Amino acid sequence: MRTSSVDLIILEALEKGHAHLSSHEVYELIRDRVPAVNPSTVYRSLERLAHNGKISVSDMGTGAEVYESISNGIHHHLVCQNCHRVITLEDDEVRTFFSSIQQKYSFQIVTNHLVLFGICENCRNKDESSAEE
Amino acid sequence: MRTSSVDLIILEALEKGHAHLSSHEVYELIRDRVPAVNPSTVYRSLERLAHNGKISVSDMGTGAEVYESISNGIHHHLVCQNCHRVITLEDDEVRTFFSSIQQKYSFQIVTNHLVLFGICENCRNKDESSAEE
DNA sequence: CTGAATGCAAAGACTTTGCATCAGC
DNA sequence: GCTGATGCAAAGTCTTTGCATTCAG
Repeated sequence: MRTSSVDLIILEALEKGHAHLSSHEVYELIRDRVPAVNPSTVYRSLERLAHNGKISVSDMGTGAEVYESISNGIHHHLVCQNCHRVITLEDDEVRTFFSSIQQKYSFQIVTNHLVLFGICENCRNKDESSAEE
Repeated sequence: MRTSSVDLIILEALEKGHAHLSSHEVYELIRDRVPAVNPSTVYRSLERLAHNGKISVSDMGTGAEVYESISNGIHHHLVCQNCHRVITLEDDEVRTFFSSIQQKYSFQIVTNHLVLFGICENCRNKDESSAEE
């Protein structure tokens, strides 16, 4: 079968370690290899890849969905709402949590990229000095 | 001080148990009481309320952010990607998970509404019979 | 008066869709 | 030829912004 050339190029680009790419960033990234590619093709490709479980889709609070290859291993993120630092969470602890939910509610969790927002250690220390609001 | 009349009306509407309202739904809902209200006012109001921790904002996968009053108690949701059923998660178990993350990473989680996507029990049973894809 | 909230309209960002074309089987 | 992928352009949806006006203190 055909398996879409663009799909493969996108997947390859995402696997190269470029994490958390928005559709627009993917678009820009692969234009080196497929100059004539169209944004809508990128969207359609990303949708296919996500549907097939090849990539994860998540909202990092930037206004646009971001995509990431799953083949590099599943992990999750903490995002600092102040400095926008991104901390990677090991899947182990999340999986444990997910397992208990799955059992308790007989609900099979599909979410493969958890993003939690908050304040990182650095910023919390800063905030303590400058009381806000 | 003024505290924005629209803010209060929105908050009241959200507290009345109407959960998971999109900005548009909020807009429609309060038009009964403030006929001339403008969508942009609703956005600005919701932003204020969220910023002040009065309401939670989350992406339920519907394409638009949804808003919910926090005063009714914090809870979280499981959303079935198949039948779109929404299952409420007690905060206890989530809080335990969050606590361990907070300690391990010295990261203060602000996310006050967790949404996990997956397949509910009913749909999983159905899927077993009709092998998909 | 002053600062904040609101209305209005316009723009902006992100995404989807219809249709014609093209490639592979 | 048939099916699915792609390009192109257009529209759609959700949200933000600038500016003038209005309101409370």
